[in-house]
Order: sequence, then structure tokens, then C-alpha cells
Amino acid sequence: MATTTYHHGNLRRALLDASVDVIAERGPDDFTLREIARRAGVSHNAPYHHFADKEALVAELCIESFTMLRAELLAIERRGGPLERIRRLGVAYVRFALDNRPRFRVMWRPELRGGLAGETPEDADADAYGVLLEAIDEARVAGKLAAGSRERIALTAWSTVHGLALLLLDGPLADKSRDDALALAEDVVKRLLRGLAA
Amino acid sequence: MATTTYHHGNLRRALLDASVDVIAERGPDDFTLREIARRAGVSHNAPYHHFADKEALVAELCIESFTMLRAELLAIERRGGPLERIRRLGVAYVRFALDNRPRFRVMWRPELRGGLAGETPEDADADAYGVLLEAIDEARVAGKLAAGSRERIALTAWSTVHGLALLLLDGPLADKSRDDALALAEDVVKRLLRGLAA
DNA sequence: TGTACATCAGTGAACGCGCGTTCACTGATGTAC
DNA sequence: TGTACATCAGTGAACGCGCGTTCACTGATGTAC
Repeated sequence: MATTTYHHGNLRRALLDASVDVIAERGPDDFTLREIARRAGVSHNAPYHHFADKEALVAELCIESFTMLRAELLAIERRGGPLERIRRLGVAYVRFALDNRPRFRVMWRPELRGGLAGETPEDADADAYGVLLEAIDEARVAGKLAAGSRERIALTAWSTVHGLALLLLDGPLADKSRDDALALAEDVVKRLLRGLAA
Repeated sequence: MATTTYHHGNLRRALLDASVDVIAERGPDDFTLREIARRAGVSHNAPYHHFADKEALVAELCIESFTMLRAELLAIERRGGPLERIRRLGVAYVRFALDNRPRFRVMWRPELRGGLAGETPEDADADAYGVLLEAIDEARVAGKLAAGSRERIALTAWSTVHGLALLLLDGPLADKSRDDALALAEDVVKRLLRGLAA
């Protein structure tokens, strides 16, 4: 995966990082291979030694981002019982979006994650989704949740935090500070759990 | 607003409609003025007689879409009490997204709704948001809701249906049929209300 | 009702631009003996 | 350890493309008298 110090050092990594910066500044729409190469301080076709084409670079960025999300969700503390865990997962999802705005935007642009070979982003978000499903199963076994299929319960939770994240990123809540946004997330997730709990 | 039958008849309208089609087919990213003109069966600079530039066309499309959303929410029946009304509003929001996919996508791309004069989309979504706030006030007065500020309650509700809409449009639920999607929406909104109700 | 004129909504050619991608290349890095 | 060679990661010029926008124009529609 990682190239050791060669000419550039690790251009592959640098290009992915530059992509995040470009998306952050220019938006995910006019984000060009040439601009990314410029940021990385490299000629505009050097990227072709690391990615088949533009689409492949974006796909990689997308997969990497889903992997990061899953890692953050897996790192959530387990103490406090299954309901508390679900609460933490919800807030963590919103926090991930706030702290990785460009990545979060790319993750949910179907037209950007177009050409994916092997490890599809569907797999990748299934993984992150899997973390939520497990927590829900645990809570159900412990009798902490109201009736309903695990998928329906999971989708209600996911919808809520996903919607809040996007309202904070691209919607009318875009001007909230990070702290205000997180306080809001805590509150919204609490209301959500009230509806899910037994 | 409406041009009567002139050369084309009503090119302004035709261009907006063509935009919706182009976005539906090509995605909101590579959606070009020239392609829109082609669809409308008109030379590629005819649009400049109706819109200052590309940005103005998109802004108009965006405003129009928010107005449509508000109109649909206002048309929701009132019988059944305030909680039932909120439930209907939630499902209607998801239904609007499903039935107006290209419009819904444009509405939430901040970089597309860039140059707006006068009537900003913030106003426009404040209007749609206002419908929700009113319903919540009504429910609070009737003592049907749990404690909490009207904004926090409203944002919880909005987040849930907004998130579900986007998971259905651009996320892992994209392959659901309209009927399945609406059934899901009914279910998710029911859980949401369980958390909000007194 | 007819005519002269103004305005309005289109057309078609042209522009400059930056893009993604290809090509032939060069110089640096790694490796076999 | 030195040397010849293969490979690898970069460069710079060039391409074709479609875009948004401007320009001068033309023909259709509306209007004053």
C-alpha cells in the first residue's frame, strides 16, 4: 500500500491528501487532477503513475474514508451499556462528518465514487453499518429496545444522524460552530434513543 | 413570470424542465448550459435571453424547487390532530425527495445554489421549515410533545427525514422501489414520533 | 386597416480556457553478477 | 565493491474536446400613428 521513499517520497499519499484539501476549498465539483498535482508540487501527469485515472483516485479516497469512519466507530468505548453505546455511535458519526467535511461529501456523491474495482464502497459502508447493527443486536438481546426489526431500527438511527450531518455540512445549519453542532448532535441523538428504547 | 407564446412559446419554462431532465440523466455535476439548450431544441446561447448565466438558471431551479416543497407540505391534510400532522409532514418530505430526485439533489448542493439575488434559498427553506415549526407549536400547545425547545424538536424531525431521503437517493437504499421506500418512511417516522411525543 | 419602426428572441461563428489523457523522454533508484 | 542494465517515477509538449460566454446578425412580434 505505502510506497517507501522514492523520488517524491510517497506521492500516492500526497495526492490523496491534496484531494482532500482541494475538495475543501473548491468543493467536490470542480476538483481536477491537474489542481491536485499542482498542490502536490508535481507535474500534471505524475498522478498517472499511481492511479489509472481521475475516477480511480476518487474511488480510493472514498474507500479510505469509509475505512476511517468504520475505525472511528469501532474505537467507541463500550462501557455504559448497549443503549449508551448506540448513543455514542450516533454522536461519533456526526463528529466524523464535522471533522472530515470533504471526505464526508465525497462518500455520498454516487457519481464520484463511480468506478470501483474489488472493494466497493457498498462493502465499505456495509462495514460501518455493521458496527451499528451489532450494537443494536446487543441492545435487543438485553431487552433495551422497543419492538421492530434490526434493519428498521438501524435505519431510523442512521437516517437521523446522517440527516443531521448533512444539514450541518450543506444545509441551513452550516454556520454552527463545531461545539454548537456537537451539542446539537447530543440532543438530537437523545431524542432519537427515546423513540427506540423499550 | 410566464412568457406568453412568442417565438418558442415559453423557453424559460422549457429550459428549467430540461435542466431537471439533464440532472436526472447525467447527474448534477456535468450538467451544462449547452446540453440544456440542446434538450430544449434551441441554439446554445438562446438561454442568455432568459437567464443572466448558468448560475442564475440553477438558482432559479433551486428556488422553484423549495417553493414546490413548501406547497406540498402546506397541502397536507390537517385532520387527525397535531401529532398525526407531523407524521404526515415527515412522510411527505421523503415522498417529495423520491418524486423529485433531481430537484432534491440540486436543493442541497450549496455550490450549485451559489449566486442568488433577492429571494435566497435560505428564505425558501426557512419557509418549508416554518411549516414544520407551526405544526410543532400546535402540538406543544396541545401538550402532545415531550419537553424541549421547538428548534431542537424540529431539527430532530428534519434530520431524520432528510437523512432517510438522502440514503434513499444517494446512499445504500438507492435500489429500493418507491413503495418500499415509502413504507420505510412510514416506519421510520413512527419511531421518530415515539421519541418526540409526550 | 396599413405602414414604419422599435423591441424582442432567436441564430451561428468565434473566442479563450482548462481539462483529461497520451506520448516520447529523462534521470533516479534498485539489482545481478 | 563496481559496473551494466532494468525498472520505475517523474517531466514537458501536445492532442482533442466541450465548455461558458461574447458578438454581430436576422427574423418574428408588438405598437404608434
